[in-house]
Amino acid sequence: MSLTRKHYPFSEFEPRWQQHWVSTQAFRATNPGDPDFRLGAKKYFVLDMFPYPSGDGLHVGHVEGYTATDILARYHRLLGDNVLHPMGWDAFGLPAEQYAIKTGQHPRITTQRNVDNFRTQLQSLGFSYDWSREISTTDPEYFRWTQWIFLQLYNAWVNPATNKAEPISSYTGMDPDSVRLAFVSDKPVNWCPELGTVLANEEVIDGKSEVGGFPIERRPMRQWMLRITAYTERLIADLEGLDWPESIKLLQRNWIGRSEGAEVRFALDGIPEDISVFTTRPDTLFGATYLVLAPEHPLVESLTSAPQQEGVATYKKACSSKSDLERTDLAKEKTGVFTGAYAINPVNGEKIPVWIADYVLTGYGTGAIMAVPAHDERDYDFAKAFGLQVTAVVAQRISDAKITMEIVVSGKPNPPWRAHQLNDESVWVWRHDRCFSGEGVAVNSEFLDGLPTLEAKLKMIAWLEEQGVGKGTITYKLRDWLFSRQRYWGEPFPIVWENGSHRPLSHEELPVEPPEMEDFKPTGTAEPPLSKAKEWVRYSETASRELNTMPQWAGSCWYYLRFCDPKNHDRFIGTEAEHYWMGSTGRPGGDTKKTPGGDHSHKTPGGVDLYVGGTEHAVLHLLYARFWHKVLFDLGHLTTPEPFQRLVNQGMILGDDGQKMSKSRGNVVNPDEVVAEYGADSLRLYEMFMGPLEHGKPWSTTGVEGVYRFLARVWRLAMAEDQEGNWILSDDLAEQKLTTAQRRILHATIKKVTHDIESLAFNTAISQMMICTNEFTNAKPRPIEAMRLFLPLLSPFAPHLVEELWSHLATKFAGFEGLASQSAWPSWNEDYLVVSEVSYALQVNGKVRGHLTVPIAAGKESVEKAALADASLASQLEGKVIKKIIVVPGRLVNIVAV
RNA sequence: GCUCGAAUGGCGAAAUUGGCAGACGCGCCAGACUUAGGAUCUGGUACCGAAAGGUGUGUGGGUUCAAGUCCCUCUUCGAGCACCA
Repeated sequence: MSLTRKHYPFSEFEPRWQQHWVSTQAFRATNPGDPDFRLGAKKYFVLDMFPYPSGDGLHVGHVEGYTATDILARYHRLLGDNVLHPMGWDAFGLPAEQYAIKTGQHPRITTQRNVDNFRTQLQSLGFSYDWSREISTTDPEYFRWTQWIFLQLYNAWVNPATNKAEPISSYTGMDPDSVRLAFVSDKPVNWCPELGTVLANEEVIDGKSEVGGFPIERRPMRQWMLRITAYTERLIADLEGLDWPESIKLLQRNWIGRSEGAEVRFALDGIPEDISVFTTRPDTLFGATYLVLAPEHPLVESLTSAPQQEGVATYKKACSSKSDLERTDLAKEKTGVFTGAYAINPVNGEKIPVWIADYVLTGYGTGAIMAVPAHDERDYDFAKAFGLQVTAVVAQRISDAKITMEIVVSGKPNPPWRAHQLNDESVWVWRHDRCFSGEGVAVNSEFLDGLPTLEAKLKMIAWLEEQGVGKGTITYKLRDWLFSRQRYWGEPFPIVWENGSHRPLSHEELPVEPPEMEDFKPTGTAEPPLSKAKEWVRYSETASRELNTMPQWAGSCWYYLRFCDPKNHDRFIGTEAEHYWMGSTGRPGGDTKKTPGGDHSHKTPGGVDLYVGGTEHAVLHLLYARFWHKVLFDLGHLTTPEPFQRLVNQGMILGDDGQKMSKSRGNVVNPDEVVAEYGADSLRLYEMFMGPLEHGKPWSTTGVEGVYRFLARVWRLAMAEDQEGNWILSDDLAEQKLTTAQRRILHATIKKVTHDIESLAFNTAISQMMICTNEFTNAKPRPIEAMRLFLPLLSPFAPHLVEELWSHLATKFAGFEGLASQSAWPSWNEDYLVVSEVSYALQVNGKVRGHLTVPIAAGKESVEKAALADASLASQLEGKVIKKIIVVPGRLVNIVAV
């Protein structure tokens, strides 16, 4: 605690109001059916990404997003809306478990302690959460429903006929296990020996674990998967209607990685098998001069010729021992080996060699490619390295500047350049020893010759389908979601195994709680720690429990739904609550970001009205949650297809050195210390004043002092010190008519703050409130009406200060009844914004040469006349001929003279 | 390498839809009140110049009466993806 005297007694009243708000449940949201539910009030669901309660406590980055949503929540309450603004804990997960292993304490204990600490910190910032709805993913009453949703996935499949999830009972095929949305797979997975668990593709970055940065191996293990790939098209298509940043939509589209192309079947020479390849450039099939299979491709064994056996085996072994990291980052040099086999190019019957190489990935497409070195950089590099044939089949436009240079003066291409002229006289060129991966026109391709790339693709696909050797297809980068982890601190699966097959538990058996265990360390093998709980594992004489647990993402996939109805014992969310909070019945357009054209009339998909969080969840949490939501929607449990209507990413707060905050740099700002020194209101206000919410911005301690001084100035508008140094209501306040200027600035402030809050431009809203405050600083007497209009505007930003002033003002003046947090948002009157005079900038040839003040009602002609007569322009216009005069009403006059 | 995003005073940033660049805050300078100021209040503060005036929104060009804003070029920084056929 600093020794300097506080500018206003925040440390006295901030905790007092926090306590008051909590104890009176001032921010409780009511559900339909509650006795005090207000019919006709609009709903507003504003959500934070709930935190993982780490031992480090709250970070200033949390405070930024949470303040933004709190402002919106408080603003909408003042508008009279029924506001759902909840908070909870994403408390399962690796860090808690690892900490527990290190300290020997049960993760439940440490998690509880961290949660309590987080809650205290959040309350010390005055966030207006409805604490009666607090949830934790580790609460059995919560994960009962996480497990229930897993069973929904397990018991559902996507019917290709309807493209919707349906109960598995509608599946009429032989093997329901092959279509379930939750299924078991033995495919190679990302195993992290250090963490002792498998990880999802999304959790692996550059061949290392996202958590901890440990190396990842690929090894086949029996794992639970969720069939998110069944939703790829809808996950892409439904992004369209969402009010999300374009960059996040793009990130999701890229992650899903849809690519259109064709599958082409190549017969093998002398072997009764064939190889399917995927290509996005079927138009280049005539230029396919060899095939490449991934080393793990199932056909590799059977097609390798005797003399190549040894080389192939050696190469395969070398690849399998490489980590993902080595295979990608370090492997700039292409490697591979010839199998001895030849394939037949279906389009021209040519015999082309079949190679294996690790630049072809086993998990994408068919795990095999047709190599077109003339039109693909990677194939070109490979062909160069191994002396394979390059045949150009796409020509580029000669007029592309770079090639024109090389190609000559004479107008005719120099060999090795060749040229092709189309009917429209355009000239197209190619050569066989270069790589050109762009689009152009087909050459050396018989029936495709002369066609632009796009048309050539379509014609080739048609040809392939006609000949029965291929078809148009779409491939995705998105893989099914690896959903099991070999950990203790997570939701157990509601599954038992009997005679080698799995079966779901009934709903009545939920929740399946993790066993009490002393020793929950990883086993050091692929065997999950739950295997050590012998009693728990044994479900019956013949059945045993699934030993894996769910990943941390499970709980956060649906928590926003539980907030709507957190105490419901019969359903994961009550029907009525879901209709109300997740429906599209919110404030129509009132809170949508300004869109070009200003069209707010489009029907919204509904869901959470505003969701604020960091970009780091752009493809993980946000994609998973959308997927679960769609499944539940298909199965009739929800009424909207998307969970989050409007999403905003807050930017990162950097240290005062402009670097990312980190303990090692020593530039971490602790919110508790800022609160102790300057108060919660100052911290909130400063983080909003730093700059646009979406931008990253560096911390500045003197900046905090700036807003702190501003709040102190507001305080002194109403309060003064008496002889003893106690704060009392200022004598300068009086029931007194506002001057025209005061009234104008107040109403302008109401207008600007209202608009700025709705477009999340908090920094400029605060600027305007500072301007307004400065106007009143020296006004004596100060009209009390100013406080009535101004304080509600400030209250979402600095709620403690306003609440305190409000209560002091109520002792002497009318209009300050009840809590400021429960008062009403003021409205502005456009009539009061009108000014009687307006200042024009006078320009000569676009340069400002003077100013002119005229009555607002002055017409164009009279402004023009006054401008020409203005003395300040005389010297500029002297000896010049006036060509043109432009008058922009209310702004400027530009005289064009030569 | 590819895809996005950004670039404005000493600093964080403003700037409706092409119409007076730098609002607001920090810092700095000066003044007032004070025993005192790291409190508060007032004024000043883009740059060059004594002034008149000139120059300024990463670079170079273009459109326009008028460009931070629109078009093209390049540079730098940040983020994401990264052999995805």
